[in-house]
Amino acid sequence: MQTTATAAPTAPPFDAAAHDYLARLNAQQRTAVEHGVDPAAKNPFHIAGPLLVIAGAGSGKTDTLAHRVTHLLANGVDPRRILLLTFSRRAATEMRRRVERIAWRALGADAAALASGLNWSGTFHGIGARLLRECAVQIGLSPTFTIHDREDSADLMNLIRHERGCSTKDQRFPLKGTCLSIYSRVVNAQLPLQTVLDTVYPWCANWHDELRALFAAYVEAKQKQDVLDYDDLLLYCSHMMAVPALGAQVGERFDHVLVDEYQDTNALQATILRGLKPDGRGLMVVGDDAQSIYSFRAATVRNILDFPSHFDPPARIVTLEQNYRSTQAILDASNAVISLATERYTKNLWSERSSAQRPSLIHVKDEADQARYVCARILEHREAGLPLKSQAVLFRASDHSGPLEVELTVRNIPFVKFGGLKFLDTAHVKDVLAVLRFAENPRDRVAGFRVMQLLPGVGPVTAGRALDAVAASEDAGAALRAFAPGARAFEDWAAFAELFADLRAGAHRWPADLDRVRVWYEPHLLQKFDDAPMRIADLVQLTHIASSYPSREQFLTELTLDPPDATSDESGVPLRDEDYLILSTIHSAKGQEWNAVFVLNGVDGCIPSDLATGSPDEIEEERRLLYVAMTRAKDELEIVVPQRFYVTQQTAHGDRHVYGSRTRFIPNSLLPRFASASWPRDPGTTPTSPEQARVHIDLAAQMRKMWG
DNA sequence: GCGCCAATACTTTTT
DNA sequence: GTATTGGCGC
Repeated sequence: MQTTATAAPTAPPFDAAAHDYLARLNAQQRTAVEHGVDPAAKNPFHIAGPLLVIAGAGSGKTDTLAHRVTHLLANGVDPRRILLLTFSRRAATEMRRRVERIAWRALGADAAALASGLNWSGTFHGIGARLLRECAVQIGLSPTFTIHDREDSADLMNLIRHERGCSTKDQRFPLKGTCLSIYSRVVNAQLPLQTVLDTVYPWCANWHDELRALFAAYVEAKQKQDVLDYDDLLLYCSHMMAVPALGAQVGERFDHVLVDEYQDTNALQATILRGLKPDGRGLMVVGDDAQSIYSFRAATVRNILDFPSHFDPPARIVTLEQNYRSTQAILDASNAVISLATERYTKNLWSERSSAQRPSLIHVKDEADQARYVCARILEHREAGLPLKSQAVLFRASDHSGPLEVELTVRNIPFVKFGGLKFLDTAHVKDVLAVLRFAENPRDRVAGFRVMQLLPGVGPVTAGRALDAVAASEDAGAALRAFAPGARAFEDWAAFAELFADLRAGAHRWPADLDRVRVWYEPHLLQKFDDAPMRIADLVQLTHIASSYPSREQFLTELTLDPPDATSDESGVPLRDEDYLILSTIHSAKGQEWNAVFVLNGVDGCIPSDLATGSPDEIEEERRLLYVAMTRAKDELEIVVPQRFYVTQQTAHGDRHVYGSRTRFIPNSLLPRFASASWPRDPGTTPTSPEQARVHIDLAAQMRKMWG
């Protein structure tokens, strides 16, 4: 980093050694960090106007944000009055980690106390849930509301879909997942239903009226049941902020609001920010328009582009263009990929880290060879002294890593996978959580519905009747005990009613609740699943997780908002101090960096995904996705291109495969930026290095010369 | 009304 | 390979 050590003009109000952290920054970073903070003025109560930091990949974006937080703390800002927001959980964790590290380095012993005061940091959804819980009474919410994850929301949507007879129309009605996606998009993009249907779901456009009625019923059901879905966490917040008195009440709690990965936010999140800080004072957002990869979630580049003009005077803009992460060769290739985007981005990243080695395009036969190749290279790197943790394998979709996971297991290479199927999405974990959630909030019909149908002899109709009885009664426990199911379920029902009453009465101290549920659930689990032992092990693990939460309510809330990434892999999660390889979807890799990065399936159909080639905008997003993947690499980048890969969309037992062509985002014109090679190396064709490729000799002429 | 079997359509990325 | 739906016997 640049070292332009200009001392503060006047006597610093704190230890001079602490100023070192500013000296590590370059001029632009320093501008952003010091924006509106003037130690000389000795007025920490002065709060600066809005600031937008447009920062390229690897330009120290999150570090700049973390330095600014440190700088604010050093200048006497109360950490409890700082709000740190971002979209994804991974980015939130990273943001917090960096703030702690940088504050520690800069402020030494004070840092621990200051950083632990920074307890308002997290995802928009997580922070939203906290604020709503605190203000619940004021805004007419039940303080014991439970939160539905995506699947629960889809289940509720499905219940209403059936109630309204949507599933028995002459024409096929959109499935529950599609209905929920449409609803979610309307909410998050803040657009009329008709617009969303026309632009994103044209094949559902003729269902407009039915969908509108369905959504109205869905909203009503959620409210009756004291249940919020993910979108509600933002929607309720945004409406709460829109009430001037309430917005001010919340906004006044925070002097500074800093948002990382701002390009991932959507219109709804932007309205929340504006409600919090209507004049933008104290607001700083950081982002990169070239890394916007969440438009499927209604995130929009417009958010970041239009940010300055939302305020009067407009927000100050600082641009960071120096990349500290990657070698120039990797940047050249990444810049070349993004420069082909139809919408041009202004930044051109540069680095002082020169390197002769270009990123590689590795051609392999198929996915099995791809897995073997990556394993071989990873072990080579490790032999050369690069720990597994400094290497990562990135892919477009979670299941693209399947063959690689098998190969890694065979070779005993430990790994941790981010993104994709969650532990909580498994049926048995959901069953147990549903019991707890139903006890926490007996109005939650989705939870109740699920739990009751675990009992043999209880189906949708009986469960529905029991839920009606619960809803009509003041005492849910008594209502369940009094309910008479069919004769077949009689005994099981009594045991269930007793369990429920225990949980309601708080007879057990948390997490003993969970043990009680497990004991009750185990026989049902054995009935329901063939592979019971593994699932029981999962539930034991769930108990371990549960013990780290103070209460049932917090456990349920935080588990839906911040689920653990562990899966029921028999190898188990590697220990903290053990070395392991990172596997990650590209989406989950945002904001991370590794010395060596492998990108799988650099093939048309994977990047861009064949499911995302509908509109030009979608294709542009896929291009940015590849750009994000490439710019994660510090020293070495390899994109693997299987010549042949199996098509996912095919009938069972199909052997259909496609002779994949290299991704369209690396056309021939970009090939000079890459080194190409095949693996396993075919002795017949080895035009590997560019030096070798440039050698052209006419052997035939030499033969003739021998005789001439 | 429940539960099981068979037939069918679908299969991304995250909170 | 898996969620969803429809039919049929109990």
